[in-house]
Amino acid sequence: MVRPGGRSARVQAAVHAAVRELASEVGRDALTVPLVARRAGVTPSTIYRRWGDLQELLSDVAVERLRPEASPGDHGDLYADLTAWAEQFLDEMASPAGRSYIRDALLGDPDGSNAGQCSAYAAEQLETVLARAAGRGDVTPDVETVMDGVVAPLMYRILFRPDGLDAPYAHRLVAQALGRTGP
Amino acid sequence: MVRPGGRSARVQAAVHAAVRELASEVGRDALTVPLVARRAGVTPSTIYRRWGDLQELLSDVAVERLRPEASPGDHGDLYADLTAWAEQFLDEMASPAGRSYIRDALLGDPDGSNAGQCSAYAAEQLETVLARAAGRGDVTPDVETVMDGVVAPLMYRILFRPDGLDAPYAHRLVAQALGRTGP
DNA sequence: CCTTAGACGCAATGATTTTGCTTTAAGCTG
DNA sequence: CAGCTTAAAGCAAAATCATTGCGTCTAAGG
Repeated sequence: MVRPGGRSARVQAAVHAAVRELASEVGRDALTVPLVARRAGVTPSTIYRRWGDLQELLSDVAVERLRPEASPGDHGDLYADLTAWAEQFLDEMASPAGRSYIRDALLGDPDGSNAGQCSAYAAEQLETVLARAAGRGDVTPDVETVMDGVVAPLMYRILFRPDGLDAPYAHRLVAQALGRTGP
Repeated sequence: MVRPGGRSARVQAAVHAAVRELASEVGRDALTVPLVARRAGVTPSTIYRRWGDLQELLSDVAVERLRPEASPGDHGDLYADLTAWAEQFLDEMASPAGRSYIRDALLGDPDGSNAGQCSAYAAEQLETVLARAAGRGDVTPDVETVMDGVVAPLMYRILFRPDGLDAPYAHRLVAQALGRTGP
């Protein structure tokens, strides 16, 4: 039985807000459950019962922050749309804050559902871009191709190789995924 | 000043061994610093001072376990070599134990050096395979191409999308990276 | 309105983490 | 090789955090 409204919802909102506030005030590494609880006006045991531990709570908050806020912009053609999207994706994800969210989302995620959600967000955005291109009559790759060719390499480098990540690299990936050899 | 030998080295070895033993006896989730310390014959404060916390310790141990044990096998041609390597990579990394090590390696890794090491292991193995192919006179893609085209998609799915990972998928990635459309 | 059960608060208990100080021994230096 | 210097380990107390039982509150359904 789930209780989406009322007090439970208020507690959840207060705790999430407390995490975000404290993360920017004292830094993510200084967060503790009792600290968050005090700020949220809640007892620690509430957080432990509901989220299990700090990591799962942070994972929850991280997934919310990784949710895209807007639909991908329309720049006239598929190549421009994808390039712009990849560039924004890179900016958001490769920033220190973005990396931190990604790590948190992966971390406190026993069943992999939060990580799956992150991937679904990207796939959803790509669907939009590709459907728009198809509506223009363009021939488009499918979502899987772009996930493998653009999203995966970007994310791999964000997680495993902090170096060599810049806009030109993202552009190359998009061009390759679209079957071009250059812009 | 670093002290690579003597007591420090013995402590490090004992602690690493204790982690591996206990992980297989009681499960990775039941590990605690005091537990590891007792098994290693060491005081908890030693571990806290040296590694910071349990996650950084587990990250250290995980990277060791992710180190390849043998050079990639020789199967006659580049396509066969890469296919076999990708298949083995997938087997090892996508297993529950492999996923757990990858997560641990990424997790307790403030400066990203452990994650970088994992990536370097894969790159090193690919170097071997590609150099061998070049020695045969074959035209070969460079390491970056294979990292982007094969390793990154596999790792992305391992971390973010537990489904749809099987040998045929790995084969397709290899074929695409080598510029073929089919085997 | 009344019932029911999930979620929260409180408080006690146990475990982990931190910290100051002491002791050990690795690695230099003469 | 003996002595010195200092990083690293041990020890123990104190602080903080995690867990759990029990009572209360309140959302959701009848």
